[in-house]
Amino acid sequence: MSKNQEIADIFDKIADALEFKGDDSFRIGAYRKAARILREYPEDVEELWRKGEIQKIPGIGKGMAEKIEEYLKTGKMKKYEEAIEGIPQELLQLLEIPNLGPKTLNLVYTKLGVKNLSDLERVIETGQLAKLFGMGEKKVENIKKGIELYKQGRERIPIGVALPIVEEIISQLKKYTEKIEPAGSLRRMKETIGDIDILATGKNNIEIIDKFTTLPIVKEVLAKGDTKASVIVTTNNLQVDLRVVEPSSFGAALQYFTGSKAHNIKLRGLAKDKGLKISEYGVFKGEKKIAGKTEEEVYKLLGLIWIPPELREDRGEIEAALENKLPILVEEKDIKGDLHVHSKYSDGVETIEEIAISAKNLGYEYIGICDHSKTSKIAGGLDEDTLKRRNEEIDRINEKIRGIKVLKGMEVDILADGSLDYSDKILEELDFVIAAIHQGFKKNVTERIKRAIENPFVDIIAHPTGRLLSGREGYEVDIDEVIEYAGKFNVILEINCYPDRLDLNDVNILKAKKKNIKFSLGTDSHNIGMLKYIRFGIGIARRGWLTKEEILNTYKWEEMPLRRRKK
DNA sequence: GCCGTTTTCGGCCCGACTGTTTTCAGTCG
Repeated sequence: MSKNQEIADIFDKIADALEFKGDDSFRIGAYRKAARILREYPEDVEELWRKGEIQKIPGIGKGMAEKIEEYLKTGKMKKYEEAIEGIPQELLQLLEIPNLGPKTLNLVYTKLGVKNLSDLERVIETGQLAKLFGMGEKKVENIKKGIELYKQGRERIPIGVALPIVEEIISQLKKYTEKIEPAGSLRRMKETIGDIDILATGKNNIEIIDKFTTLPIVKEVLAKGDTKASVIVTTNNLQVDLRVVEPSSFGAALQYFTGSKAHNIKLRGLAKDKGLKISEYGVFKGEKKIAGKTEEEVYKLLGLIWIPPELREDRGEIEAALENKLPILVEEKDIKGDLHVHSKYSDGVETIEEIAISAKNLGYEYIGICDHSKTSKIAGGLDEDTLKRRNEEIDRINEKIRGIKVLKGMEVDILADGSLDYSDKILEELDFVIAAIHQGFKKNVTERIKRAIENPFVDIIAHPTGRLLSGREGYEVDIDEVIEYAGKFNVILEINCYPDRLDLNDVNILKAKKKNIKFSLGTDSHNIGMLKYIRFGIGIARRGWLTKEEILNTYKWEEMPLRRRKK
């Protein structure tokens, strides 16, 4: 775990403890904010400390800087020890239970001596909890439901899983609404989604909300009012929130429910400085509403140009918008081809010709076929003879089909000693080479990738961290070192678009961007239906502030800045 | 605890929903 992550976790725990103790809410907020920023910060906090620049990080002032320094020097933080002192070890975890907040947790601890989950369940069963001041039958019932949800576990799910659920819900509600759109982290194209936010407007609010809460997919209704309802759906116990607003507020509401929370807090602060007030209903000057129909007018009143949703994470986008220095982000229409697709030759489903036709139908100019190399036997890796035959077939297809160029790529294994799975002579004959770790995830991965980067015929490093959102941690790799080295050798890093990978992720993209690295988008498709995953890669690229100039796939094939051409 | 060409002190986003209250507190996003 990186030091940024470690310290962020400690700050979050301090915030939990302070919240439990009823400390000043702004101090708590300061710790949470610092934790979030640290977690996403593209520079290593230890390095910044050595340069005496910790306070350069926004949200880190004198106090936090001292605490970070103390931790880096001693491995301990006195403030943390003090904050958790006297609090039973398992207690603060219970803050994750929905409907059970810090106030109630403190109450059950001080009045009933609850120290962990089983204590809590016991005082619910015995009826002791319901007798406490301010509690009642329904509150207890809600906490009980919260415990159920907590036990089932509600992990964030990959955007690839969330999107079809949202589309399903929207298609069923569409006929009752005038406008209906996803908001929240889904609209910001975050790699994982915690809950789904949907925004709608229409003639009959009550009807829309009634239809929503009675959809077949709904397992439980958490809350239901005139403008808002929350439900749990059967898939993944996902929470879905629907808001219904007037058309004159749609833009303000879309802005508000798209978030992120940190982005909105900063925006509202900005409004306050100008004597304005923003809410989901609009921008207000005193009592008078002066904007709200569109997002553009909301941002404009604050002196900002419209900020793309993917940037709204309070990572400097508001400051950039104030100076009109937002990057022009890559868009779907800029993409001229997919650079990582498997064919039937290895473990893909379709023939190269079928893939080529699909790619042409998508409007692509080229398609990069990258089958597995010989060591990946399970994935049908190609020996040298088969590779030769495949390349000849690609030549024939390029003769036969006009309007699409099939590129001879390969996803070549990086072996245990850092060498590649084919000789340089074979690699040289290919149009481009993606090098990938597919075995030995814990064996010297950083060094092996660096050896691969040194090979002049390696153009791209595939899924550089190896993580899978559904579970696998990724290789034991020092990604900062890989980024540094790739920059030195002009090697491109892949943004693997497969929704369970999305690797590099946004934070690593930001790091690599700082080192002037270029990126390639590859869906890693194993069937043609997966070619559409390019949208997820574009989303992550946009979250990493990338412009089209920084992405290989926006260049014509002849003009692609590949390293082998710079020789 | 952070932050500042209106401030080094006094601010710090704003509202919905629920339940328990009798005007509001807690939780959530």
